[in-house]
Amino acid sequence: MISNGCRLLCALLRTRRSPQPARRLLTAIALRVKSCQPAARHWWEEKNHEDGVKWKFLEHRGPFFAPPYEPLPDDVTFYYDGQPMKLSPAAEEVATFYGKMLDHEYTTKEIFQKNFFTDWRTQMNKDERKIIKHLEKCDFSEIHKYFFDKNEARKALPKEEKQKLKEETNKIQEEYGFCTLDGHREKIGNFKIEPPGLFRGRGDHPKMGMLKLRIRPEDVIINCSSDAKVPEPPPGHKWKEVRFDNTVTWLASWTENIQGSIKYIMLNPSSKLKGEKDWQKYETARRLKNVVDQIRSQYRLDWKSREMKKRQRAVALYFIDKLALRAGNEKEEGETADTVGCCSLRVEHIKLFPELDGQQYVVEFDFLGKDSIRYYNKVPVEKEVFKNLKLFLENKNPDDDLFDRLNTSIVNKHLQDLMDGLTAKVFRTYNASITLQNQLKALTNEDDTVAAKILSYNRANRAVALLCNHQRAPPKTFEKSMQNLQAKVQSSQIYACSSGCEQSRTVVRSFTTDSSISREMEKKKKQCERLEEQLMKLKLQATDKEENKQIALGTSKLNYLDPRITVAWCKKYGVPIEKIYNKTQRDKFAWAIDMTNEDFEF
DNA sequence: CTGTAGACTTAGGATCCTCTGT
DNA sequence: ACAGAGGATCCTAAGTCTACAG
Repeated sequence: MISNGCRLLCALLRTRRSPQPARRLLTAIALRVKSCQPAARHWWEEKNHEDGVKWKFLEHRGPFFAPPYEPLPDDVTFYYDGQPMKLSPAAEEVATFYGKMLDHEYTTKEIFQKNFFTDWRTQMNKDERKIIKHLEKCDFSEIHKYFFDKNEARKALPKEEKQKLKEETNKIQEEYGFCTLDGHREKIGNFKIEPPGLFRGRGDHPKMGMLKLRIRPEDVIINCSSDAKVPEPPPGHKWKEVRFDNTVTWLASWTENIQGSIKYIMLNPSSKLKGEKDWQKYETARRLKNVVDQIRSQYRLDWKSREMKKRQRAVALYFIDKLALRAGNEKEEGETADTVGCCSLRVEHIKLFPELDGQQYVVEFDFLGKDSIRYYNKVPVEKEVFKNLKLFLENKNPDDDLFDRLNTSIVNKHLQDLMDGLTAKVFRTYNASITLQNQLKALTNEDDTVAAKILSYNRANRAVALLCNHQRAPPKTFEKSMQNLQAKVQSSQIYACSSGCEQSRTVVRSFTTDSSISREMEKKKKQCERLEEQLMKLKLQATDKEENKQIALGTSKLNYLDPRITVAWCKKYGVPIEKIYNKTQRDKFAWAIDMTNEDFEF
């Protein structure tokens, strides 16, 4: 109890809150000392559980299952080799998975086709298997058209009908989308079981097109507290297992059939459980800030170590730090797309240039990282690093490991020794956040308009996204919408200009009536200013858009940037938080929005 | 040490929804 | 009122990292 109060008091001192919430906090402390109740308004004012325990009470409705398969109407026909053919329900369902995707690039890929066909055949009955031997002879076009039309029809539904459907989903969300965890009603992140379909791996995935099986209650493990009401399985079904494990955060799990990995139902990022973890992540990154200089000098020394393993570790660490590379766990060959991170880099992924474009010791990186996103970068490095890399490359084949004495667990063990809780990914968090803070300092202009400040923020955000290599496919409509925007800028420019002429003409014309001159002048001047401002805004928008073409800002905003930096910046420069964070983001970062004042330093 | 299961975070694309300009 | 652009949200794949068995 006492430590609980102490913690609150510390929080109070730490955050230097305004008097009003301070009083509230003090009241909370007094209340708690008196009643021994966890009376906090917010989870971030609550006491933590003992080590390893994630909750004391957990109750929920269980997952929401995908609707059962609805057979095709009789007038939708599948043809094999030109002949109409009525498929058994199981085979038909899988055929619809493919038919729906006909206009997707996936279905043009050989691996996708091959995997699909193999798995489809497992769902056919004997007779179907005897007939259907070649995918090229299958005609799914009527199936495709059926689902396309159905989709169009849904879109064209009258408003009231759409409203009705919306209410249905809301009802499901209300019933299945929330749970009770330690007295809080918490939103669940993914309460719907993934429906069956064809596996869509990213990049060159060897398993793309394989059949993702339907999950039944008999496949699902339920997790809740023993004193909670255990969720009812759907009528006529049983759960695989019900367990009461409060050392984990998931509510339900099942094993997926493509990779054999476990999938979980977990809470939404706005929840206490996720929020606390997120907060803790940024606190770890801030601790790294205190020791990062020391760590950097250490790995610089290690570049000259007599031990090869140590040298490799030091160079890898340098990449992880400087370039924000991911750790790079080893992957099972042939099970996933061929992608790498730092420790799994191969000889073929880097090129050394003693001199390039007037710079010395340049390393060219070219590899596919997470989600098969290409990392391409030319980086001038220290001479020692360059020499080491040359050494690591000696007598190796292109597909040999660059760091042959290294893996992620060696790197992370070492990091753990340097700082409690330090792992490779903390460097990404740290470097992302510190970059945002520094960029905001450098780019923000006190007297700028709010719009210009937002542009500065986005630029700072962009610097981080660039560092972390967060990319997106340029929107299909990018060129066109860019042209539209440019056109708008042009016309607005002309308008503003002509309106300026208008202004002087008006002045001349109304020269006779003295009093009206100044009034008209004022009016026109105001109008002109408004137009100028509008034009500025458009130009800013255009710049922002162009610079954002291939860069995704959302990922870093959501996962790497300490929200307290953003909140402090917003407060300091009078930018409404809604201009930077949308509703989802504000929910996720509620703790930071509540506790941060403008003096916060990462 | 090595391999694997498990739990959790991070990620881009798909889809839905809302706002804007016509 | 309507289309369509772009942002918000959903979806689930693909990583990281730890624990544990052998």
